[in-house]
Amino acid sequence: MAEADGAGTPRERYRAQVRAEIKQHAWEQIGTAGASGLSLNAIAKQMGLSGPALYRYFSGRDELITELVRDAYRSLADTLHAVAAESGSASPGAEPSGSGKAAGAEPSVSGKAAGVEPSATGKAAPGTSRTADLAELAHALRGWALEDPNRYFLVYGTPVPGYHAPADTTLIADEIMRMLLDACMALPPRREPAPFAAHIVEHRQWAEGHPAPPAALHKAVTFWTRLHGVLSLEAAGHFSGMGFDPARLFEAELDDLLDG
Amino acid sequence: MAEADGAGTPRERYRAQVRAEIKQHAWEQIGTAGASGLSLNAIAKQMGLSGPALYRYFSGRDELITELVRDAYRSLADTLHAVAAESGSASPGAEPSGSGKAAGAEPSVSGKAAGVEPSATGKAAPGTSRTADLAELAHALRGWALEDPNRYFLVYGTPVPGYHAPADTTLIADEIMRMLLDACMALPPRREPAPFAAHIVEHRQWAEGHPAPPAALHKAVTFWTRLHGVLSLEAAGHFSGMGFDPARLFEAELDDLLDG
DNA sequence: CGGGAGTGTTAGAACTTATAACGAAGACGA
DNA sequence: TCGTCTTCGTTATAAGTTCTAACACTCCCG
Repeated sequence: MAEADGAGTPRERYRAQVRAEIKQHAWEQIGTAGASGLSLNAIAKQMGLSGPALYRYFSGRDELITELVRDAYRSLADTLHAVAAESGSASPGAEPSGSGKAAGAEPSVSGKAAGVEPSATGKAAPGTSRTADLAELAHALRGWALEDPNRYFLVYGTPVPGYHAPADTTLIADEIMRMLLDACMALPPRREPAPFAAHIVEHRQWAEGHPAPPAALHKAVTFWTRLHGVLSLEAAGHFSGMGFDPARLFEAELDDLLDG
Repeated sequence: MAEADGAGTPRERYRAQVRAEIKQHAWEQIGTAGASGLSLNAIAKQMGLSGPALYRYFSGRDELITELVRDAYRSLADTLHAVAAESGSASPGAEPSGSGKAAGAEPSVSGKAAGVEPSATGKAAPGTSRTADLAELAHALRGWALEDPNRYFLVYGTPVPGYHAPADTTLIADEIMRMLLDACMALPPRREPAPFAAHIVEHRQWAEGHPAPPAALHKAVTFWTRLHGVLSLEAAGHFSGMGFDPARLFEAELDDLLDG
């Protein structure tokens, strides 16, 4: 991506546009067949050009997938930033790294059909940084996950064989955790502190330099793992024959998280 | 599988043995490259026979994977049954379906290196059916999951594109849930009942005919989703750079489950 | 001891990713 | 305006994959 569509030589503009179109088709294909069913050849055929042409734009299947993973991460972070921007109180945590020109990241949870190109150059948080309600964050997460389960799995699902996340994506992951931490700090502390909080406060490479207290650290991790537990099983269809409504289970877990 | 290795004509014995060897190699391959990296050709080459020979034993890649999924499920259920057999109080729930000859299912959590052929004919619970401690079940689950993450992902991970679980595996899944329910009934009820319990008690297609009260139903599902949340993220390596010890997080979640 | 089921072989079709070599067409400096 | 030169898309090719088809061998079983 780099230059989205604005500037650059006409060559670069064309190149960026074709890359975007390739990713567009890749997403459609992933949406129906999953990440493992992604075929460069099929994409090329759909675009009316033949096979090896795609290698002018992506060095191979791996780079394309890496890019898709990056975009997915970015999309999730932006979605969460968006709900943070229009709710909650003023930001307590450190400001979210880079500022950037922040192309907009429209509030709606669309952001996918509208072209998979969330925020252009990087980590920028849209608008003024605020800390979102944990509940709103949770619902945004759920919406994002179920909007395209395969995209969710691309980020949090079974890791692809030889693939290692580029440092880039781990930065975005940190960004997401930071948002969670912000939201968790707004929560009133309840119950006696668990022994895990004592452990995690000494092992917080993640949350580097974040002012969250032990309880918030614990809460953030728990928030992540519990909601992921429900969402991943639901998205994978493991609840299908069981009868109950996954949304209610999600809500129950969220409630327990909020005042448990 | 069907006939493990005991009886049958010599032809059938040979056939079963070759099938087992194929699956053996398949597991090794899956262990290193994941399920998507499974290659029939490579297996054939490893076994010294050439390509299409494997199609005498499996109608295709899908059937092989289906079989592996089934074995993985079976292995998990047996592992859990094993801990249920040597701990806990007497069985409260309905007896676990079939009785069968129950080849043994040794207590150790090996069961994988020792040949991926857990229980021969089916759903049989080994020994006398008892209800396990929830904590022991949890630890057995964790041990099983981390012993071979890819096997865990085969069962609970990103679903493979066109694959639909045969009714067979959902039976085993039910069996596992039944074990969980048994264990949850042994738990003393705490806290006021969540609204979700009211919902789930009216939607219990799973747990058909199980005498578990609403709180136990809720607890069982929560047990599943929360531990899966931690385990799947850990197995996928999402905690790697973060610093804290996943085992402690798992323990913390388990503690919260036990008296939360 | 034959007939037939079962097993393994090679050949081949239809895919895939990926590289190499070639032609055409656009951009850019002189 | 005219080369030059980068970039693009093409075909051809190599090395994989799953999977079918046809043929041959072997061993079991009546």
